[in-house]
Amino acid sequence: MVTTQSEPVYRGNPYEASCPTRRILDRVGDRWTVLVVGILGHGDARFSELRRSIEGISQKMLTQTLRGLERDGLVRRTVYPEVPVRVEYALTAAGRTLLEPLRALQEWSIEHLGVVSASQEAYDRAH
Amino acid sequence: MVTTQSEPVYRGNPYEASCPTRRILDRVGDRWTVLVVGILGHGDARFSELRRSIEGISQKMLTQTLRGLERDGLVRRTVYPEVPVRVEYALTAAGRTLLEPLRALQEWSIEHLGVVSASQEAYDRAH
DNA sequence: CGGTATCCCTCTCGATACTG
DNA sequence: CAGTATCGAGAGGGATACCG
Repeated sequence: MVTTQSEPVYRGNPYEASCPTRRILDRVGDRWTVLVVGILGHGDARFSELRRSIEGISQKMLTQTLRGLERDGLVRRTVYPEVPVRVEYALTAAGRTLLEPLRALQEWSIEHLGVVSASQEAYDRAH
Repeated sequence: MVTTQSEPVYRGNPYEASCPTRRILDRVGDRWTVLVVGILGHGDARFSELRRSIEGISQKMLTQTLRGLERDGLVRRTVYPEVPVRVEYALTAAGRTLLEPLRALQEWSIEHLGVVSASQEAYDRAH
């Protein structure tokens, strides 16, 4: 937050359709993406490890999520041509920088779970 | 938020289906929710102001998003029975606390837009 | 103005089957 | 093991019409 002059940041209205925040959030906000990045933050993992770690994810969605993250340059996929084949997934340097803001959001969730749940119950009783 | 004893924080595996982070992210990760909260962070707004501010949102989705946020206790809805009726939306105290982690994510998006886009193009050329 | 109700279509996602 | 391919159900969300 020091940028005095000429910040190379996006200058448009942050709420218009083409806004980068929105494009990124479309990926980052994805429920599976957040979980995959979170797990890889604890260390590299194989495909099947990820699948076991994330309750309820289908093979299709895990593949799709990993491909998207790889395409964004946030995850690196390494194939070891053994028999049977072994594939390792790891966060790239850029991917690791995403951990902090994601962690902030997770902490917010945990801290506010109580009030949010209470509010929901109150709302549902009144409506 | 003083509870010294028996902190009501969630203790389970952050990646299981019932995890609060996941429940919150289902809401927060929603593309419209983030935008609405972001705008309300700049000040209270009427329904039609929000609608004009968010390019591409339909009336239905704006209503749905606002109702969800109201139910979560993050947004307060105030009806002024004038003619024609005026409705103001404002962040609650809890809603305002969400601004910071959201802002962190937005900054991340802006800072990494370049590398992500470049990575995508490289990936697409190679596949 | 600020909604609700309805229709309808798309597009995601899960389930299943098959492969290098 | 780590995928790809295909199909079908269903939720998400837009368009439209109407209301207090």
